[in-house]
Amino acid sequence: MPHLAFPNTNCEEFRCSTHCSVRPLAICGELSPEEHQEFERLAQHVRYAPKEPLFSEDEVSDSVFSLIEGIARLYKLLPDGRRQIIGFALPGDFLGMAPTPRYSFSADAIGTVVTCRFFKGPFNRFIENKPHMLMRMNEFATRELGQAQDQMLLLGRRSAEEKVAAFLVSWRDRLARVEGVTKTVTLPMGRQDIADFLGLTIETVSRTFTKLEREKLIVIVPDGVRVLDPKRFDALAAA
Amino acid sequence: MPHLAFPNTNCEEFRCSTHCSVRPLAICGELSPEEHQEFERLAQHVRYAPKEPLFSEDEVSDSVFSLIEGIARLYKLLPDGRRQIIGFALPGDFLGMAPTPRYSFSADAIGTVVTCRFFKGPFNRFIENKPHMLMRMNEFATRELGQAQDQMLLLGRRSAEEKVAAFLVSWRDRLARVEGVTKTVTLPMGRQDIADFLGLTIETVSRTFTKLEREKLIVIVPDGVRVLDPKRFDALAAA
DNA sequence: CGAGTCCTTGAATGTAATCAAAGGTCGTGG
DNA sequence: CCACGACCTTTGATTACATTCAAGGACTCG
Repeated sequence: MPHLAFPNTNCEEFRCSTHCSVRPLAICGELSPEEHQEFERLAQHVRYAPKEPLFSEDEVSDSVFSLIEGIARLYKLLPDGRRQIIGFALPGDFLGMAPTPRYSFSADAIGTVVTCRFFKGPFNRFIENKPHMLMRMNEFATRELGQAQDQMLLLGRRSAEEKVAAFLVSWRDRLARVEGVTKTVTLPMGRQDIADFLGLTIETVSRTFTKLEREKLIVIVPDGVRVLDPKRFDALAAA
Repeated sequence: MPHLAFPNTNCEEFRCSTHCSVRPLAICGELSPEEHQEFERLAQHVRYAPKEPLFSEDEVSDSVFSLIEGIARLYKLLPDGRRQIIGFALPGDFLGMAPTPRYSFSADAIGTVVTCRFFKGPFNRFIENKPHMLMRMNEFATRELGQAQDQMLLLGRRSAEEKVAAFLVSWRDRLARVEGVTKTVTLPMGRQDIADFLGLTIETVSRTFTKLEREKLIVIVPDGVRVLDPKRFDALAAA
């Protein structure tokens, strides 16, 4: 038996049908039972340790991924090492589409991550005669594009304080889709990641958190923040 | 006979088949002759005067557009009037897809613009059983997303000088797709548009152009610039 | 308990923004 | 044809916000 990248690939506990609580949110969420069974046979379930890369910019892109568990950071680097995080991927997100034959950005696990991995060849053959699947991919791409455009507005035209507030609000709302609504917003990524997402330095992010706390808008707790005044907070984020 | 938004809608000189030099680049570029004929019957050809809006953010989005002639600016506004241009659309570009039932940004003509306009209902019925068309839309969305991600890197992590240089290089390359390669890069948009695209002020853009000219990298000419030292210039843009 | 990592705070610096004004260009009408 | 006005761009002086440089504090894990 050949060695597999992840030995549990065929283990029952990793089959989407039994395991995948995020399936309704995922790319495969609207497949019929039969289609889904076929789709599953194309999937490799892969687990990544914290900080482990899923793929890297400029690598030949042979696979696409559906994120099942955990959170990934997606980023681009300049030659001198400056980094821009272009997004955080949550369970249900679909990764790896690129306008060229190589990945246009890098992705790595923040905590532990589990993905469904699909090789592009079989994946493309599967979708090419399934209009509803193609339409779902269009929805996903359009939603991501909308997020990217919001982020351009944030990066180009908002102050540090507005950036941090808008980030916390949109992160809280995205988490709500997978975890449900909570008072406390958990932040699995570090300050440096937030800084690289918002186009700031780590010091400015830290100072801004402190400032928002002094202004009684949030309380900083381990691994996150609690929002004290959602009304005033949303207003600052929308500003 | 009912009044039409554009009286020449059915005029021969505006039919895509005879008029559309950019068709190979456009969303409809790979339709068979029969399909294209059907597609054309759904299209309204519309002309816009300089500065005229194609559509506005938050408006109910009933149409999508294929840009045939001219250049459009796409932008988002903050409540206080700060503006971020999220892109410039060229002939062949496809506009108006949104993650919600309303447009997520505004678009208006820079010079004179001509579009193919499609109402969403008929458009969606046309594409829903045409996998190759859906795949083409995916390509378009993926390409746009890639551009948006490049722009995030630019907005978040590049200096004013790098922003301007990178903008000129990518604009030159995009123009080459529709106009062919030239020494002079024409800039149909004004300095304020460039500033709002790069997340700068008009003064900083102006100063940076002047600086690049002093450094003998470009010459500023009416409605554009000439690149003097493409090698050094590309290096600065990539930096 | 100590090493390492991450986060916070302080002081000085620098890049781009803001405020202000002059210079160009274009189109219109005298 | 020139003069005027509107609009856009350039340049200069000052300010402000975020960065950089530096150091101390907190938490985790072996």
